[in-house]
Amino acid sequence: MPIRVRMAPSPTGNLHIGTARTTLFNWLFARKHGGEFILRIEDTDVERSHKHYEENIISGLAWLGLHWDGPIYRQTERLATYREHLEKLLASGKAFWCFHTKEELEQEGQEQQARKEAPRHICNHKGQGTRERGQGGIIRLAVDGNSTRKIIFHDIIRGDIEWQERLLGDISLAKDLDTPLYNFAVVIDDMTMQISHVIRGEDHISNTPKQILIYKALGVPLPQFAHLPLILAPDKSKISKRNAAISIDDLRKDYLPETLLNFMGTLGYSYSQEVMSLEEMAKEFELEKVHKSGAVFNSDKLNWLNAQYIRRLSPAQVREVTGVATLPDAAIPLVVQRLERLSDIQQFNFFWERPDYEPGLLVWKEASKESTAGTLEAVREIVQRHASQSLEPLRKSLDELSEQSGGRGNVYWPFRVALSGKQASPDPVEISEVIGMEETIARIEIAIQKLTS
RNA sequence: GGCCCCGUCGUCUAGCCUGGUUAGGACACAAGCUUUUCAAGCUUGGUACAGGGGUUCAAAUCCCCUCGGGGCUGCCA
Repeated sequence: MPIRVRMAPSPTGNLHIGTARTTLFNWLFARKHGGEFILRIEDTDVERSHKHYEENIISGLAWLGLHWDGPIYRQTERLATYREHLEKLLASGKAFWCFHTKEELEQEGQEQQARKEAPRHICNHKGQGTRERGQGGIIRLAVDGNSTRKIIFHDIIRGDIEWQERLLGDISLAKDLDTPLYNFAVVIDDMTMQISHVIRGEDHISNTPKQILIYKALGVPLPQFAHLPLILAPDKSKISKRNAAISIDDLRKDYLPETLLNFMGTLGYSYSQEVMSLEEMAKEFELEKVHKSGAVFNSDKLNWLNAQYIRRLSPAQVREVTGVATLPDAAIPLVVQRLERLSDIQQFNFFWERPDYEPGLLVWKEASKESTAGTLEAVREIVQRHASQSLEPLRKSLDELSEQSGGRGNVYWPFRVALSGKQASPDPVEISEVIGMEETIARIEIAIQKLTS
């Protein structure tokens, strides 16, 4: 059987890290085995599904470079298929119309809980009703409430998982012939699309036995299952809209796609090296080696990884990803060594614009405004004198001045602040080389003015 | 409450299957070197097998219990 996997997000929210990671693992598995990876939008819930979420998910996945094979499938475009199988199931008596009201269902559930039983609906008039008879109602799969059978399935990551069939109740399939519900639509889709491996989040483990019963009712073979551990929020709870899902949109502002891919790949998996490209991961990837326990999303390592990738960028790429088109080539090595998150580029604004700062920042330790102004005058003269020379003689002269003024801090600190306006920045001599002699002198003069006015 | 899944440094993890390691790595952290600030780099350091019982000459590793965390419990996905 050919390898065919799918990612099936519901467009009820923007793409977040959990969905992206599940997509990555599916992609990796398909690539490793030369199989196909399909993207299917599960939009049967018209109330909660929105086109802009769908677009967000699709564009986010494309940005990450997680490309899918073939067209994008949408469940709302496959209604005829669901209807066909629903009718078949109904005709065979394996499915039936259930006319219990929501209130009745709720009461049943409460009573079961009070009796410390598993809450589920066991319909007491299976097969007795037809659509004409009542208003509303939903279609359910008939499950034996007294069954002593166990449903056992093999999870590639977790091994065998068992469930008591009788605890499942009559599984809801569809609100009506044209409105399928999740478990049913998934099974029909995975079956007709010939999915070989269902690789999804751990939160779907409890749906699996229900889906297995549907497969059996349909009389079709099961795919293989693999349930990935969840990515956890810092408080170890499931990442969701509630605890401010970590959205790819937000992450895009600070991280490179390579970084995110590499990072997500190591959440729940261990590769031979820390820094891995998509292709390198695909080569090593083995579903059996995916971990069982959830992984907390922690941005320390993410930042570090991003720094590794940023350093490999060409000057043109750095300008592109930071959005600073005016960043000079000469500044790139200086910036790249200090940049972890893309949006932090603003800390280096002095490379493309004159800095703004408080005069007091120019004064080093015990020095005074007056002495600092004097030092800067001397620095300006030295800079002017070395107008067309290389860096080393300039540095040497500055060092000599330092000796006279009682330490390098007295010279380099105000010089650096004059050029950068920051308390932390690269070496002033290097900055002056980037911005040029003229600009360097102009900034020194501005600094002197600030000190003397 | 019921069912299911999981449990190695702060975090991501190697090791577990096929018992014998000074329990390894990365990030983060601390200290030192360097030093005009920051970053980078180099050196060094601390921190973990959830707990308790077994089995065994020997247990992170095998078995049981407890505890802890998580997921599901919809006419959502």
